[in-house]
Amino acid sequence: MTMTIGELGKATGTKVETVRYYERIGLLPAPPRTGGNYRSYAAAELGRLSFIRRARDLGFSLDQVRALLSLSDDRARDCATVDALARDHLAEVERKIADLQALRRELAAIIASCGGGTVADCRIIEALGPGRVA
Amino acid sequence: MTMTIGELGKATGTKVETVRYYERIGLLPAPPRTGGNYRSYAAAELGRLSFIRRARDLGFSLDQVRALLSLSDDRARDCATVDALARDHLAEVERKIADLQALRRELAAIIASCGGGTVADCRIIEALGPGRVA
DNA sequence: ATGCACCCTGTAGTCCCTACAGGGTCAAGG
DNA sequence: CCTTGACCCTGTAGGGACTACAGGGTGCAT
Repeated sequence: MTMTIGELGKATGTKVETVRYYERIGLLPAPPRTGGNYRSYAAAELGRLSFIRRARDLGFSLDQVRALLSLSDDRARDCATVDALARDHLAEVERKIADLQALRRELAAIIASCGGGTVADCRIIEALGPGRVA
Repeated sequence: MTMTIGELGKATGTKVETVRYYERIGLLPAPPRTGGNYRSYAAAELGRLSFIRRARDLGFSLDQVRALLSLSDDRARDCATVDALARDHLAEVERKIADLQALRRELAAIIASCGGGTVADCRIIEALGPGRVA
């Protein structure tokens, strides 16, 4: 039930160097080592690393990822703190969803108009333009 | 109807240095200069820069942003190319929306359980964990 | 005419990886 | 057994995307 750093990387789409980097900066715990000094990961690290990678892909900084992980790590924290942190992130998540939905609409429109043979009415910039409350 | 780099930055939430950086790497066109050698931006750049910033915030690389902008810039491109590019990006956008919706669900659950006084059932990592088709 | 806020061009630093270099581990095949 | 190849180790250096000065010019308002 344990795996090497290469297996962990493959399972999460992460380069081996990146896994070691996350360990160095304290985002992943240092795993136990084998007799040959190889890192030996348990299944729990797979979930944690997967979360980190996807949150990064969604545009969250490592500091934000750290904060999100702390929601899961720090069971000891008082509820008011957890609640405020979660609310902040929820607002940001909802803003991102709205932006992505606008982008999706414009991409779909481009695909549709291409099917119709015209490229004229491309409003993709307007999808994420300044014309809404930032 | 023109603005300084500082006004453009303020309107789009971009640091002045970042605007100049985008110009240097060719993401923004070099604007005309005033007599005093100040950059003088037209309204169109506001939309373009706003698009860049929001796409970056959604986790797209500058190369991807360049590709998205080309959908709007290159009216000359043939439809098949534009269509393929748009379809690729649409798929990625939809994946991101799904991930963000999963994250939203878990954040909402945390907030709800905090209201109820418990922090015990935090599944935030599972929201973006490996348990789905990547 | 003199601040003061803003602009200019550099260059160097930060954050987040990513790619070697130089070397050790280990299971498989000869 | 011993070698070979795929993997692992610890560095350190490079790249992408900003960000922060330093040193200097512009322009309006007092």
